[in-house]
Amino acid sequence: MLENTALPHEPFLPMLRELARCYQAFEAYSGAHVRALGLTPAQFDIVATLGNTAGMSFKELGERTLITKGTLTGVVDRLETQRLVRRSASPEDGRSMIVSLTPAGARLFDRSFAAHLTHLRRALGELGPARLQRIESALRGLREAFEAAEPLPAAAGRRMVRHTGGPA
Amino acid sequence: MLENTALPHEPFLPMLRELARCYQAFEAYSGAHVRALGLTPAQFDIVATLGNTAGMSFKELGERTLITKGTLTGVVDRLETQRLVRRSASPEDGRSMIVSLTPAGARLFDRSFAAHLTHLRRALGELGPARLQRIESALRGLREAFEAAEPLPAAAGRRMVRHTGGPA
DNA sequence: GACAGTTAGTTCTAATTAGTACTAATATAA
DNA sequence: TTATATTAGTACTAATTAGAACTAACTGTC
Repeated sequence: MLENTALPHEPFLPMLRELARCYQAFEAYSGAHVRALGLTPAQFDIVATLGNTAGMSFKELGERTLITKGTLTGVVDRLETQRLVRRSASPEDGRSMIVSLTPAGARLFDRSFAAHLTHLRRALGELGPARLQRIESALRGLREAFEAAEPLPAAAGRRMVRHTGGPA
Repeated sequence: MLENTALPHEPFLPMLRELARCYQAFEAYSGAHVRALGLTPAQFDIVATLGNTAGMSFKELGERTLITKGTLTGVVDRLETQRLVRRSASPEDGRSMIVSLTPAGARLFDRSFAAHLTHLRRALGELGPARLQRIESALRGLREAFEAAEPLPAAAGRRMVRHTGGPA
């Protein structure tokens, strides 16, 4: 009603709102396609990240997909139930588990990853390299502002977010 | 290992990864402060959106906070249990409920919203208006690319994401 | 008024999320 | 060697998320 005219009109608030809306639009667009493939966004991220690799530890998988280790256990559990990935002991570190695609998982990767890129290209294909660079730079600068300000000692090991993994 | 040199190196993939990392960094930075106030990010969003208003319907609240109606029911339930918000029937529409802050909720808003802006300012205060505008424009263009590509009939009513609400 | 279609909110499920605590294994240092 | 600290992964909780099904109430047209 009052539209809060007495409040401080911080110049960054509209930008933050746009960040949230943009991320949501990406999630909705990407997630709809991924779900149509029969996977959740987090599961797709794992499959895409393991594709064309010999497997990797939970730690590395978590770092690449930005999924925290606690969540990762559950996501890998469900993929393992579907026989798309498998766990094996690391020969180097007794604490570490190697997660890798099964043949069925590799087939799913082959089928779905290229299809997902095509889907993304349908939305982003018109954006030229310079435009993409500008967006990426803007985002990196913003992220660095948050990371530089982070004064919290408990800030380590925080992760989340999805399907930007993928090999490469 | 192979770093997937044979895969299509889509130029937009690094940008999408940066989008995810940036959003995560914002969530981590903002969320840590919000949780220290005793609220979850979604709950804070509701309180911030209701602050300095006479209340609003679930529908409007969902549109402003980007929280879907199904989630909203639960979030409002928890805030109601804490006596921070209350539900009342809409005099205009028998289907509609008005959610508004209780006096305790309004006090919490007064205490926490300004503090949260200060927290955000610590990270973003150095970014000038032109810089903020560039970031916002980049994000808006990207969002519009996703929205324009959305060919899905079931795409209506999709929401999520957090604490960019706030009055104003 | 009746009837069909739409809208607002709730309920339910499966999955993800952050966070914490925990076990086991490794690394470091005394 | 022993003690301490760190690291990898799991287990658990509370909360959020999308999505679908559901009820109740509204809107339109006839």
